[in-house]
Amino acid sequence: MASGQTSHAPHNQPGRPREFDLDTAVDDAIGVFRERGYHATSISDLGAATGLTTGSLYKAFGDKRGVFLAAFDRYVSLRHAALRDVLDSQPNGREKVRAMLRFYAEASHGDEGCRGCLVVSSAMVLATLDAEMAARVEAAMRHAESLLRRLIRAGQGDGSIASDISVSATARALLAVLQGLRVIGKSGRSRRDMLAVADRALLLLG
Amino acid sequence: MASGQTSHAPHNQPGRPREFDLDTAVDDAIGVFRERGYHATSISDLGAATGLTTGSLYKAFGDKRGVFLAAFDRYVSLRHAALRDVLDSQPNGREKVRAMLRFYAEASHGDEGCRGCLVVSSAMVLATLDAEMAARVEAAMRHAESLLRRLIRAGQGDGSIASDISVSATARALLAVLQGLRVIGKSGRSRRDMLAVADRALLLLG
DNA sequence: TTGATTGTAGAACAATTGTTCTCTAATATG
DNA sequence: CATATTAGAGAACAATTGTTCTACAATCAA
Repeated sequence: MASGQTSHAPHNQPGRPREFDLDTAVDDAIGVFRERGYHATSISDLGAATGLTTGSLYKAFGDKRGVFLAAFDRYVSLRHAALRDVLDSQPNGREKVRAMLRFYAEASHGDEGCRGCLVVSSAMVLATLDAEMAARVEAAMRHAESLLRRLIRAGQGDGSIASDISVSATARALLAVLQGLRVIGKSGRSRRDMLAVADRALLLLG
Repeated sequence: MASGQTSHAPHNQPGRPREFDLDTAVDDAIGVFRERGYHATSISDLGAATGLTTGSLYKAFGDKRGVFLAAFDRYVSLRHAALRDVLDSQPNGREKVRAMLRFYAEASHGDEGCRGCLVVSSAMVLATLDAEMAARVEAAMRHAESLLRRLIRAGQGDGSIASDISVSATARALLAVLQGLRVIGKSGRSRRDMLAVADRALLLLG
């Protein structure tokens, strides 16, 4: 196998130890699912991308849907963690909103933009077919929306955002912009154009 | 067959006349493709939805991809025609933009919103896999974007939109909102909320 | 060592996929 | 009428799908 030799250190767990790193495998799966979507991705695609055999995949994830759910969850948590890092370094509410818009714009241009967003594509093709997936998509969206509400309120608190605007309507409008960026970013937009859209969207703050 | 008796009027064309209406069949196909997406829709799904047999489908459309392309094209042209009707009755550029936003908001709530948009879902899952589909998606997006630019310029001409704003950046930001509406509309939003987003998005005009 | 347990490899499997083929029916033209 | 041409119904087909199964390997605990 590509991963090289097996670790011979004790594991304190019964049975043969896993030869591959789970997170790495899930990262590979994220790549295929982003490019091909759920239904166009076959088990052999996943095997080719991860370097694992059918048997290992099924032992580790149960079935194809299990691989996807693991990929989806990891994708969402990685993106949220990266976003949090970006937001933490911003001075006030308005700048946090700007940074969030730019964070999405950065992910929505060029090759990375073409690879697409697992949340948006799942929303479009899995929400109707799989109740559990629909719930996860909705949770991810709700998370982003409530984060936006918090940022807006913070901005109203620190004076960087007008206090007479509707928090919920503004947050929803910003959420639409964010998801829209991922959609139009699928057709190879330039970084400059997407960042311009992000900055323009700040007008929604007041 | 469900379509009833065959028309016995002369057709001035050789061969047995088609027993079903092409546009009706394509409309049915649009319904399945919107709900299930391209890859999760099988020929039998299409047969069930249209009431046609495999043979008839292949005679009429060549293959599954042909059915989808016909559905996509008809979906786009129907939507554009409906949009044009709405825009024509608006007095000025700003109101036309508002009407366009509301047109998308109306399509993005409740059951209709859950059924989704063929352009957006194609953008997310087919753009990477099928060059011709990618081209059609891009054409549809460009069309909407250039329409927005024209509406903005019209508004600047009739005084309803400030003349010092960047037409292209504003049009792109509005396009992002429109596509974003279709994404978040997949998780059952209320009509009121979506219309509020549409109105809020008018802030992008300056 | 022995046994239990878990992972790996890949063959095997049933079901479904998209597509083609065959046969028959319906029309236009001569 | 006969012939050409197209449509309809559905059986047939090869390929692929997701999944399971079997044999073997590697670890822990005793």
